[in-house]
Amino acid sequence: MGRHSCCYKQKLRKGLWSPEEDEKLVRHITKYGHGCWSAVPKQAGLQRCGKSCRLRWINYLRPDLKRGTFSPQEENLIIELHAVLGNRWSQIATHLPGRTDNEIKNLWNSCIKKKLRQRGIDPSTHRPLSEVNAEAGDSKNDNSNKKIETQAVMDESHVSAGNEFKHPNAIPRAETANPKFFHVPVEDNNLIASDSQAMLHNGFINSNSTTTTATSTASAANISLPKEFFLERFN
DNA sequence: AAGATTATCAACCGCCTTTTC
DNA sequence: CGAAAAGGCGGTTGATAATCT
Repeated sequence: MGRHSCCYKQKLRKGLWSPEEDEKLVRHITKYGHGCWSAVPKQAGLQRCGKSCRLRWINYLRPDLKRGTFSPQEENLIIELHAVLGNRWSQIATHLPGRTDNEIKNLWNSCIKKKLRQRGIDPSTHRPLSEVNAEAGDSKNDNSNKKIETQAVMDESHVSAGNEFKHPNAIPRAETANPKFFHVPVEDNNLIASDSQAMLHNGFINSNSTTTTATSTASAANISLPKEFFLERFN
């Protein structure tokens, strides 16, 4: 249907929100809740469309927002989640309390992508750039785009409706003794203290394997996560 | 100091899905 | 059951700030 119908009806304000508009929206929602978003602007006395109000509330005015810079732990979690979920920002955001999908998306596009490339990792596939480039070169040489197409298809179906896990990073490594676990690379030994502990506590980290914990001193480590961890949390 | 370039992030756009009538 | 409305999402844009030359 394209553009929201409410935008046609009258000349509505666009662009940055003024403090007065914010105040009106906050006051209205704290008092009455948002209910039907398309009705909010009228009820709150705003010259905005409902979608705009919803976005402003979710991304900026909600009281439970954390704001501020992302911690290295949060960044690592985003990288791990992106490896599994791809660009499903809203799903990623559900695992970072107080963060919005928009915020995470912005961080990814402006910062994390760059960092991953600097580390030699392709941000879209989470594989070493050398491998990705080599494949691109191969496909150029044989004048065929089959590999790229295959990769694109895999990227499109990170999490399928079925039970199979299709993201390339989620495919268990051939050498993995226990195919029940997926390996997730952790950069710079910044493993997420709270998350890894929670995962350990919940049985998601295989503590008998070569898995690291937050206290590990290894310079690089892998944590092994069971398929159930992803399926339960990301479906 | 000033102009150019780059980085950041709030907000919009358009599409798809779900809900309502 | 189909159409319209509403909700939700990801991609993209544009304004502003920060940094570089």
